Amino acid sequence: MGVVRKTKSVVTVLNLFEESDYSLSAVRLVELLNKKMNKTTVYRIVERLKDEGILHSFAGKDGLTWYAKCKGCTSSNHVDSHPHFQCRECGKSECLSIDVQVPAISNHKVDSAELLLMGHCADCL
Amino acid sequence: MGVVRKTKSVVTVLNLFEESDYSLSAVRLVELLNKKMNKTTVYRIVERLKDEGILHSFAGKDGLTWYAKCKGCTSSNHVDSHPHFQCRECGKSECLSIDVQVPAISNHKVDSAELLLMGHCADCL
DNA sequence: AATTTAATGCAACTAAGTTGCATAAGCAAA
DNA sequence: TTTGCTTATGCAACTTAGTTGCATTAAATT
Repeated sequence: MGVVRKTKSVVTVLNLFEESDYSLSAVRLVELLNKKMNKTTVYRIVERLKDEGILHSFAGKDGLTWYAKCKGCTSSNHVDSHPHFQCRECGKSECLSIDVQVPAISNHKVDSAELLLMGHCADCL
Repeated sequence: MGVVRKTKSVVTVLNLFEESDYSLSAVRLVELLNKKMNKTTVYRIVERLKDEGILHSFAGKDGLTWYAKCKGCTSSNHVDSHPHFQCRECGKSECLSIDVQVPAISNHKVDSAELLLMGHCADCL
């Protein structure tokens, strides 16, 4: 597990997440950054930032991978109950700061939960 | 929206879901049925059964689409709070019969929720 | 049995994400 | 500030999930 270097590309990606309140899909990131860096680079950066606990990812309803800033996560200690909201209309996804209590299941070890809410966002109502 | 015919292929797919307690990913279905029918057919059947309210689908952590039998769903009335469990070890996914209360969010219209629990299943513990 | 309409197979395609490898750029120590 | 090591990037080619168009086949209905 390598050290993350603060390259121009890494800074560019981080800035995008600073600017945005929303989560971003890998596809959207590639689209936004296609003038500035290679698609492979985008995928690799975002995976690296995930390993570092700076971003977290989740699968949207469409199966696409979405990334968002972690609030209060480090690489060693991950807060895993991340509720997300995705708009059926525009597809945009947001991080919610609601706490989700993870139900226990017999004979299973549950170590994280992903709650994805679907509906219509403020813009699309 | 056409009528669903009880073709040999449809019956075969339904039997698979009868036999299994677990959900099945589209990929796994294609794999299991590759001797009996075409990959395209699998995808189309499973979509049709979803429209009919016989199956429901959700995105696993890996982004793959999973299908499972609906309990108490019809095409007109869908019970949308479906918690699922996916094993990090073997990847298998199960339907849970726990009720999930969907949190409300201001300025948003939430119409369904997907709760995906991750961890280790009975077999992999 | 004839007819209609939905279902299937096939091949070609799209799109997300990955891999290997050569080159470039960070970073630390001298 | 240069040297040298290691990580990061670009590029092209690849893999894999899922889709589409179209000709053919098989349900269902009469």
